[in-house]
Amino acid sequence: MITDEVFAALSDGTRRDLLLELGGGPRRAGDLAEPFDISRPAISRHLRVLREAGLISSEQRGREHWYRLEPGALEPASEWMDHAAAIWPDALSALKRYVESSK
Amino acid sequence: MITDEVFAALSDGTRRDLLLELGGGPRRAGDLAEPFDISRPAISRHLRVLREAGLISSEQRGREHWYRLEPGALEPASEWMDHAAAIWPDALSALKRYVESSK
DNA sequence: CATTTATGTAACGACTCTGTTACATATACG
DNA sequence: CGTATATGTAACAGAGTCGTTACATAAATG
Repeated sequence: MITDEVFAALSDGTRRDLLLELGGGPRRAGDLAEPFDISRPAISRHLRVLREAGLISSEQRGREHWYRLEPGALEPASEWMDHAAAIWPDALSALKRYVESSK
Repeated sequence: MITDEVFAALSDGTRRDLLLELGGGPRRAGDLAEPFDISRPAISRHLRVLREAGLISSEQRGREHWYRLEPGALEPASEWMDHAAAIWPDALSALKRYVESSK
């Protein structure tokens, strides 16, 4: 399922940071890799994972590859999270139930 | 990082379904496993992954193990998603930019 | 053209995940 | 008590992940 791959892509901090960086607009592969301590090929692989999850796309301009966030790609996962958050107990309501039950 | 494990836990459809089922309230391990086509030990392993990610907790009552959603556990991931969604381009604004640029 | 620059890919090793079956354990039942 | 029930764990195979270094390719540059 697509959602599987999106969440899997988000499960790595490096990839999440790449996405946030791309939130500032399209970036070149090299510029994306530069701030990280791991090798450039490793970043290239992370970018591929993000691309295969549909979260980003790339376009080659000359010898540079520009990456950008893919519009709407976060939505299925985002909707699942919203749905889950709606059914999820929060600390406050849990506390409330505890107070109620101990009356 | 905790967020890594939460998103990784969410990257499996079976585990997402287990969480939604637990949204209806605490459930026994066996009852949780029953609807799935995979073996019970496999479900037990999924429950362990969810527990280690902090998303659920379990309590033993007699020979039964009851699982429940852990209050607030979804929040860090949920906040990351909200943050990302805020910087994310959607299809409509992308279309708008396209229309603007082609004037 | 020869060389530098910007990237992706291949191959490898060390783990990690997911499902299976077999087994261990503890509690309930008659 | 001896047995059935409810679960977790161990061991294993097959597939995937993540980082590294070495290499391939294509576009710019002087």
